Amino acid sequence: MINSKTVGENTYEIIKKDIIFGNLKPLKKLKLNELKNNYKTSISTLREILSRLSGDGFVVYEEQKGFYVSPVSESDLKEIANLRILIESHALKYSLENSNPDWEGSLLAAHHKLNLYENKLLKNKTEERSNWKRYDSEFHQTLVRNCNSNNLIELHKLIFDKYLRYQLLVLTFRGSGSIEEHKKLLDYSLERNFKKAQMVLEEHIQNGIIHANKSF
Amino acid sequence: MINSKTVGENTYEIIKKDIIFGNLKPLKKLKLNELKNNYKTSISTLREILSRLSGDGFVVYEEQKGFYVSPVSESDLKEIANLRILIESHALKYSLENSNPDWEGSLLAAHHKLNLYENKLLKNKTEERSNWKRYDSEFHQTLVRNCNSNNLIELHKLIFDKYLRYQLLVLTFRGSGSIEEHKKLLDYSLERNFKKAQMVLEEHIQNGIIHANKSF
DNA sequence: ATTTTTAATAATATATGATATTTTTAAAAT
DNA sequence: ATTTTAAAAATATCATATATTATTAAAAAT
Repeated sequence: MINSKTVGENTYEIIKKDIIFGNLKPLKKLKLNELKNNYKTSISTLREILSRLSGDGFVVYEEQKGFYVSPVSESDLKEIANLRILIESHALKYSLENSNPDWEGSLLAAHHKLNLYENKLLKNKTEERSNWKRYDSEFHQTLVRNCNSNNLIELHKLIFDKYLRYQLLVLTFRGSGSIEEHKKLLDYSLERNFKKAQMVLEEHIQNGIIHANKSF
Repeated sequence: MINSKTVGENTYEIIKKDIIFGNLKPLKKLKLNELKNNYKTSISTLREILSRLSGDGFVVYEEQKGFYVSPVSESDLKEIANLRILIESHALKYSLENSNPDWEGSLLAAHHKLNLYENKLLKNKTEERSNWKRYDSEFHQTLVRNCNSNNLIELHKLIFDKYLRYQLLVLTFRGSGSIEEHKKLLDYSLERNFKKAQMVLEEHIQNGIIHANKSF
């Protein structure tokens, strides 16, 4: 067991991670019996998990035919990126409007950790990639956390996770460009300059997908 | 059986509808055994359904404590309305950019049916309310359908359904105001005038929630 | 030899019963 | 009134069984 949660919750996390990290390849058929053996859980629990994952968009369900891992495509990546720009910008706007010392502090902290890691990554390309993504996620989630709308935060998480999957499947670390953008994002946010922060954010996400190695 | 689909699919639709229409009240505990009796399905199937619904946001799940109907609140309604404005406007923009005779035709058709019904409703207040919502949904879904992004369409549906729940729980038909807005929305859309169409849409949704009878 | 049909196999969908664990409720004690 | 304890209810999980539907493989037909 990963932690003290229920079997269902743990396995949900594991399978989700396996999809995001590409251990379960796009379009792979998710046969109940196979999963049952691999993840050591009962079929009923698995069906619950796959139902949840299909709600999240990581799994596709077809009646009488079962579940399979959601496909990936260039057009889907573009859609996701555009949605992320839309949602994250919107949330950022409100986060800045509600800006306060606590939040500014947490943003600084999140950026600090991300920055350290990105610099490490710049020097040593062999560094662990999943850690980078963790800090990147945390920074961007902090950016939106102050928007004062749970629905918006939830939505952002949903989209961000989908984007994350693409990052781990086909996107690569862009090096100093990304580092600079994150720094600007931090600075403009602390200045509460939405216009500029938004522009950087949009650029940041757009640049991210340009870097996709087109191996779909 | 409602139709030829699987038991799970049918019951999912029924329970979802029961939540949206308020037959299952906000915060109501959804005990498996109770549901099992009321909906005549097994607990395993029910757990799948509730897992899906919690992904959709209609049901809340807490570990070891089970499922209950999502709460409603004024602040939540406002969040949903704002999100709907954001998403629907964004999608509308692209729908207009991709405008073509086919889509224009379907929009006209959807508006026609909605308009007939709203006028009927204006004269006869006792008219069936769920039909009105059906036509309203169809019109707004048509509005976004041409945006050429499945992710966006899905997202809109998600938000719209949440909004729909509030419409049926606390919102009422506003009469001629709504009729006029829908007409303008149609006209500006056919003219491909995004700016104006967007303004009307935003107004339309804002006006909608002002009309909430504050009975949370 | 390719297509179609048929039969066999595998997989899904659903239900039920069993068990361990956790929550909730009710009663008793402080 | 609050805490403790005991009983009851509910959840979480699994295993097993059955009917139905899909898929695959083999046989038959063209």
